Amino acid sequence: MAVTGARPRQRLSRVDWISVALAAIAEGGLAAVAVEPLAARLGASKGSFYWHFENRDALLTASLARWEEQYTAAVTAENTRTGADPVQRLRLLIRRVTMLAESDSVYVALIATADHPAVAPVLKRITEQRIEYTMALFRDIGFGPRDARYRSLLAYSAHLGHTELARSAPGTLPRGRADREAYLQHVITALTTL
Amino acid sequence: MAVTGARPRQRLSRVDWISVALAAIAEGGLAAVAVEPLAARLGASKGSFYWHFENRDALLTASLARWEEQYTAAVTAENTRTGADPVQRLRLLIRRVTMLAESDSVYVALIATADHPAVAPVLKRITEQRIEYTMALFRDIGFGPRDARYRSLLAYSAHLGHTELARSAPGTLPRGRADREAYLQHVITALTTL
DNA sequence: AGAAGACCATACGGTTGCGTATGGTTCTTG
DNA sequence: CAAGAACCATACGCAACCGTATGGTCTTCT
Repeated sequence: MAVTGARPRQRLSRVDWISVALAAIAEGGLAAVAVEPLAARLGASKGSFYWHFENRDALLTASLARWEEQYTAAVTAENTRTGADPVQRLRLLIRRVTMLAESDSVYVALIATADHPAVAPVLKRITEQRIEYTMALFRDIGFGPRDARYRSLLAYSAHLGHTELARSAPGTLPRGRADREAYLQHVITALTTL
Repeated sequence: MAVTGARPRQRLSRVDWISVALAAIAEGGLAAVAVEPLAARLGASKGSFYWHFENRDALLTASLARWEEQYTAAVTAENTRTGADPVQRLRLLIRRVTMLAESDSVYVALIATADHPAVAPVLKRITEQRIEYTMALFRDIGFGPRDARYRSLLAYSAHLGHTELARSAPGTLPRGRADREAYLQHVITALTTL
């Protein structure tokens, strides 16, 4: 039986590098994906890295691909499962996504580096997919195509902005449990009413 | 009479470096503020730079300070001048700021580097100031303090998000003149009604 | 004019990261 | 078990920056 203990200093795999790369992105952004530091972090050397990957960019791409799978799949799938009516689903989505935004630092890091050639397509894809999904929700609720589009755009903008705010001026955001809840309620109302 | 022709290759001043630094930020983000490249761009050498500035960071700070003055002053001041009633002022502000967001690339670059020690305070300041200003507007319109706060937060979030969207997935945004106008109208309504 | 200060170029040393080369080890498998 | 494959460490060379040192060259002011 293969022991997979604490740090068996066993040989590394592509996945190990990808994991540590994602961790680095979460902590220090894209720039933190640097071969030598990551190697140090794994107790390995560049020799190992360049065996598993063509170059730094390959690691970046692979990491983002992996993140994209896990991340996007999780959110929408989970929401679709919810059997509730569309209005409830939208509420749940907003609530869920607001929580997530303040925790998933990879996402935040990617937003900050939206221009990077490896990041841009990923971000474009998940952005479009999410807006699409939200738009469908609004349509299900009963809004016309144009209205649903506008509403989903506004909703997603608000979401993105909220994420940014949490980063650049968290002091302005509602702090206490109750305050947060009330604000969330306000947002949901503003986005779904009329 | 002092001739100030096209490129008189005259001696440089602090302001020259600050200007080229801001231009670099607009084009390539904070990372583009690198002494040697900027020197090349000015047809000068590092010798000149280190005469005018302590180090790279000093240039960064000075540039951001200058940008902050010009930028924030411009927006709010202009809006306050507008003698219209608060609702109109809000509409104008939203419209104005939406246009700006798609053009001022320094602002966008700063958002992308919100964590940087030289950027964070600047961003924090202008963010708080703007939310404050917007909140006052909502209060003037007649909303209670709590409501005004929520509304201004949502409005500013939407604004930030819109800026991000324009960067990461411009294809999702309304394209044509009429479409843009209709969307703007929708946003204004959603934010001010109820 | 000529000295003092302002301004700048060049050369140098140091750091960090990329990618390559080369020679081990350690598995795996016939 | 021996050979080939998989995996890894060390040592290099290279490039982009930062910041310093040193010695000019303009300006200005007396």
